Amino acid sequence: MKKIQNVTLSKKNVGETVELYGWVAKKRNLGGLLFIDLRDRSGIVQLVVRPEDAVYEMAETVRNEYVLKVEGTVLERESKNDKLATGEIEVQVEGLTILNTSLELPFEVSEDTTALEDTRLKYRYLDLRRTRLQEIMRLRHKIALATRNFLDKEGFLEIETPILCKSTPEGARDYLVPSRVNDGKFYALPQSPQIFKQLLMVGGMEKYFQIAKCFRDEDLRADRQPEFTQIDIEMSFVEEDDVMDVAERLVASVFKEAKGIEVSLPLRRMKYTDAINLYGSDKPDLRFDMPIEEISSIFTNTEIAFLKAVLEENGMINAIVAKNCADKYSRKEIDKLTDYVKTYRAGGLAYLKLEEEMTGSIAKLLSDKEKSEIISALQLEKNDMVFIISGKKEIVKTSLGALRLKLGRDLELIDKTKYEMLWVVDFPSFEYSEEEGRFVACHHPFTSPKDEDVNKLISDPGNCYSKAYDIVINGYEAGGGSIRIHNQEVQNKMFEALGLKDEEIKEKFGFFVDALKYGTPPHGGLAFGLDRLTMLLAETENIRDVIAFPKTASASCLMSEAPNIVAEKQLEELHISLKK
RNA sequence: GGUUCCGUGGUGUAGCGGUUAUCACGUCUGCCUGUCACGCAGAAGAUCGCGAGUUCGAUUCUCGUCGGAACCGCCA
Repeated sequence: MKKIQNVTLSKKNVGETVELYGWVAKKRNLGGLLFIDLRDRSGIVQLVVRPEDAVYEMAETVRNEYVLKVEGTVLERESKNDKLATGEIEVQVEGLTILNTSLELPFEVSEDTTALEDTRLKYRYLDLRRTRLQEIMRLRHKIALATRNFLDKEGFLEIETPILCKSTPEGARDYLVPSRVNDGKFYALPQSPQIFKQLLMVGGMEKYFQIAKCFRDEDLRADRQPEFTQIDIEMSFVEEDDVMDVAERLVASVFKEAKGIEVSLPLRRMKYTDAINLYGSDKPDLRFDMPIEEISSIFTNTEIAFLKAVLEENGMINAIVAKNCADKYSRKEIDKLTDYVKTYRAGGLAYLKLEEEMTGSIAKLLSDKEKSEIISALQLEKNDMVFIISGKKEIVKTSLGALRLKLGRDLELIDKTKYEMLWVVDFPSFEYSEEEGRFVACHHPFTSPKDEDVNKLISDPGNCYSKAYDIVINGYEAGGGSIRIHNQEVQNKMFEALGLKDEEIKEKFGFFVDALKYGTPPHGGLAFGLDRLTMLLAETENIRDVIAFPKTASASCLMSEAPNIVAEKQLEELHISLKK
């Protein structure tokens, strides 16, 4: 007799004696005839116990989530259940051991449980017994396994990098770890293995990868956790195309191995500037189109005061068109959309409807010429709805981009069975930080500029673009990376452009900058968000669904109640005193 | 740091300035030999998150607080 996984049982096993282990998912006592659904990781099989069976009395006492060992004979069922993989058979129980009992549960361990997420998070170990989460954990495992297999075949080495690191104040906030043996000093948990993976290239490892835990002490979102996992990759002697080639073949391999989805390569590429202009996002969801249209020029001689003011202040007027939707939007709903775009700092939302005539918030103020220009520029047809936002470029693009996504969802324009992947390339090297009053690195200060922009780093930083690329799937940034600077002169120019003084460079990146002076090969890489890839393949928008023990939006764990207050003695040992 | 929403038996919900606090699932007891959302009958189970205020009276209104969710900022 051998231990058997439930779902491996089928009609071909009829007559065999088997040994099963699992949990009681459900008991149905028909008054004599007793059915128990036994669940293990593989699924459910029905046990049957009859009054004349020796184990009947014991079987009557089992409750939900009791842990059982069962010996029995596989029988063909009198009435089949096509909802179950094992629905053609059942197991007649001959030997029964209750391996453990269970308290009454805080919620039902079933797919249609009504328990809300916070309840499920508090008892995560119970939630993990549900098929949905078991499937996701299996999927996540498959993704990691496919990644390792693929990268191994491509000649990559998996190398671990430190978790206790030096704090680098650029970028996200670090999680800090006090050092007991170094009074007053702190380690930082890595935001990513960025510096170490580049040092591995300096160290001659040529092709590295790691499935690496990363930590960022920033505010959370539905797709962001304080600790998350990256598939981190770095390669020597490569240019952009080489990295993108390996990366997209990796994605294709993962989609194929983990879920049987064919991805056709090469992926399309879109310049950052185009992504922003057309979709108002550096991670456009291309499962539907609805591009943002620039219509400023139509309003050169406008009578509309607020639009005139926008244009005088170097702002722009952009629109998106919801085809054949004019009758779907009442005043009330447009007000809701207006509130929505205001959260993205848009000043307001103007709209036009092409009905018998053109109507809408600004229709009365438009000249006939302007109306006809709008119709031809936007190729409007009857019953089309136009949403218009005006103002500063950045705000117009992001708010219309957000509105586009909302309309796409609300109007069900998104084909959820589809995966739309693309590379967004040629990111700007710098962005101007109002807060700091200077240009800051868009990616990080070791990102290589485009060859043709090297000479503009100092004279015209706002027009420099970098060898950086993000892979975007269904509107999620699934991964991103860049070619790094390996040339000392270029690196110095970059620091100069960022306004970093020598002492600052030494203090912030000292050992790393030194290392780059000792024969650094040309190199580059990227990192995928393993959590986000899993979300995409699991078809969930909640990152907590794909992490075994996730944290809430306030970065705490409802189950273990981390973080917690620690004993005064612990703090003393760490040379820490807390502000009262 | 900001905005919005939520908190009622174990779970999920209804509700209201004065109720015996609604319903479903679950639990327990009894009956029931082919169920698989088993069925039938009955029972137990609630500090209405916590604190203060308004009020004759607060689960309900107000403020605070704690917890949860989404978004903006933030996330090189």
